[in-house]
Parts: sequence; structure tokens; C-alpha cells
Amino acid sequence: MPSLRVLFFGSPAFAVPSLRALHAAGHQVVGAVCQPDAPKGRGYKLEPPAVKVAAEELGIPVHQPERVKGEKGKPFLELARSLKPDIAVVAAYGKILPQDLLDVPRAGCVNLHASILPRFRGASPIQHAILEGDAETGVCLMRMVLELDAGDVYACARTRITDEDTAEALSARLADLAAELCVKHLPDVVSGALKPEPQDPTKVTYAPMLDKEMGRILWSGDAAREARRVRAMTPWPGTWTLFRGETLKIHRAQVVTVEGEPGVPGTVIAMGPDFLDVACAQDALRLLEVQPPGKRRMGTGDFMRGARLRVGDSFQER
RNA sequence: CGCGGGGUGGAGCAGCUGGUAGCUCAUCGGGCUCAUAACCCGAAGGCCGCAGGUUCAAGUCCUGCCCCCGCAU
Repeated sequence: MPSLRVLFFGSPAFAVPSLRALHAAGHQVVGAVCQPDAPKGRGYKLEPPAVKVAAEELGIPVHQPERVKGEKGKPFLELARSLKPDIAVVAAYGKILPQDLLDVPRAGCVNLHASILPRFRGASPIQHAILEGDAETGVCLMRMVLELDAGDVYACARTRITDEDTAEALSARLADLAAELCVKHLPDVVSGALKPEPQDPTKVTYAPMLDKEMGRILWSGDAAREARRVRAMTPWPGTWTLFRGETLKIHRAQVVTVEGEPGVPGTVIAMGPDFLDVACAQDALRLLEVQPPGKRRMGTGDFMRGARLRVGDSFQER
């Protein structure tokens, strides 16, 4: 297999297996482009993206342009051209690439997207696949065009979503699938041996960027969906509700079927030694692991003891 | 110097304006029960994060340090 000059774009952990796989497959990764280090965590400590850490370990030159578009992006555009890549592989880079940058590699740019396109174009396909209750999801290797995630698809790999999958776990699995898919098909993409399929425009759905608000538990909703929300928003943005005026994080929960009317949404309708059931509009959500502000996460049993919680107490949606 | 909460028997918490540490659970012993997050009686278990300071007296006030966490990013 001929070694290709690959320019890699990616930032978070999801992109790391692909970067490593390309390197391990003997391709010449001429650069790893990722987001600039950003202040994170308590006290604003500067943290490098996962890709930067991995790239440095592999001896791959790292580039962290502030801008890749417009006038301010010119320097990086020149840099990219100077690397003379055969192809660019993009995996959760975090910035939109302009056309002049997409045109730099001789064989264009491909993207590793964490869904079976055209379902869930956009920034958070993994989380939305869980939230919507999809039975399976996957990754696609696709041609990049200016419109977000709209390019023709070269190949996909699928995986089932289990009842236990959190976004974190599923993301790790998909990252490995992406790495495999990428290494397997890249040479044929560059040679032109593999022809991409256009996406069916009637089946397009979007997975918009997540925010804090997506982690709000809707007691006025279906408990099954809220249970999925807990898994989908793990570890970020996390799932939470309001209890006695303060936010309570919910780390683990499951659905409990309730005959007839569960009761006033948000109300505790049953308690056990290590769980408590809260009424939703449909069925109830059984809380198993929570976290009050300023405390570490704890089993629901511990939480109930400290909070002196009783049946009839309630959680607020907003 | 981003904002803020917290470190009290094994666990989760209370302890207001300083005066010999309390609650719920767990544990151990005994009893009771068809059953229940079972219940009743009794017991053990804490140098109150660390180091100084103020005071007749500090978990409780002051100072410094260590550790945990929430928000924000």
C-alpha cells in the first residue's frame, strides 16, 4: 500500500484513534491540526486538545490556528499548501473549513462523521442517536463539501446502541470504528477506485450542538426518553433537575413502568433502600445516582438520607 | 489571581449568635413479624481535614495550608 501524505484535522478524544491508526498504517501524517489550547476547569487552567497530546507523542507536527477562514485564515492556508498533502482527514475538528482550504489536498478532504448519514448531520450525532432511541448508529467516511456533513458517502460502519450506552462509551466505540474505516478505505478514496454515494436528501435530519439546556430533565415528558437523556448527556453537558431551589445532577437513572397516571410530574411516588421513583407524564424515572451541588456523586440511598426525602416531595422542571 | 459550596463516628447530613457532639442509615447483641425502605429494645463506634492564633472555654471566631465538588469556559 502506498504511503500517503495525510493532513489530519481533529481535536477531541474521538479523533485520536484515527490519528493513531493512520500513523500506524504507515501513512505520512504531515500535520495534526486541532483547536488552540483552551482554559478549562476550575481556575482556568489551559488544556490541550486530546489530538495535540497524541500527535506530540507520535512526533507529528501540531498546528493550532485560531482562524482558518477569511483574511485571518490566510497564514494557515499557506501553511497547509506548503505541506502538499494528498488528502486531508477530518474528525471532529471543531471549525468549518472554507472552500479554498478544502481544495488544498490533491484528492480533497474526507470527514469521519459519527452517524449513519444522512441521519444526524451536525455537531452532536452520538448524543442525539441515544436520545432519540435509535437501535443502531455508526460512522461514515464521506467527501467534504462546504455544506456541513452534506458530502457523498464512501463507506459506513455500524454498531448497536445498548441500554447501557452513554455518549462517552458509544463515542469511544465509534472512534475505533472510524479509525478502522478510515485506514481501510483511504487509499481507494485517493486513487479514485471507491465511488461515493450521494445522501438521500429526503432523509436528512440534524443533530444541533448541545448546550446546558439539553441536560434539563423534563418531568412533563416521557420517562423512557428522560432515561435516555441521562445516558446521552453523559459526560457532557450532564443531566440535571431542580430540587429545593438547587440543581441536582442525575448520573444514573432508568425507566419504571407505571400503570395509569403516574401522578404529578416531578413528584416522588416511591422509594427503596437505594432508589427513588419520580413521576413523569408517562411512567416514572428511577434515580439511582445523583449529585447535589458542592458534593461528590452519590447513590440515591445516601442522597435520600442526607436530604431527609419523603414520598410526596418534588423535583422542579424549572 | 474567573465565581461559589464543602471537609463532623462506616455512609449521607444537622450543629444559629463559642461552654463537655446529634439525626437518619449501616454495624453488633437481643426480641418480634404473613408482610413493609420492616419494626421494637440495647450496644459499639468521632483526636469534628491539617497547622497555628484569639479565649477561662472552639466543631463553632481569625490566619495559613491540604483535599473534594458545583457554576462558568
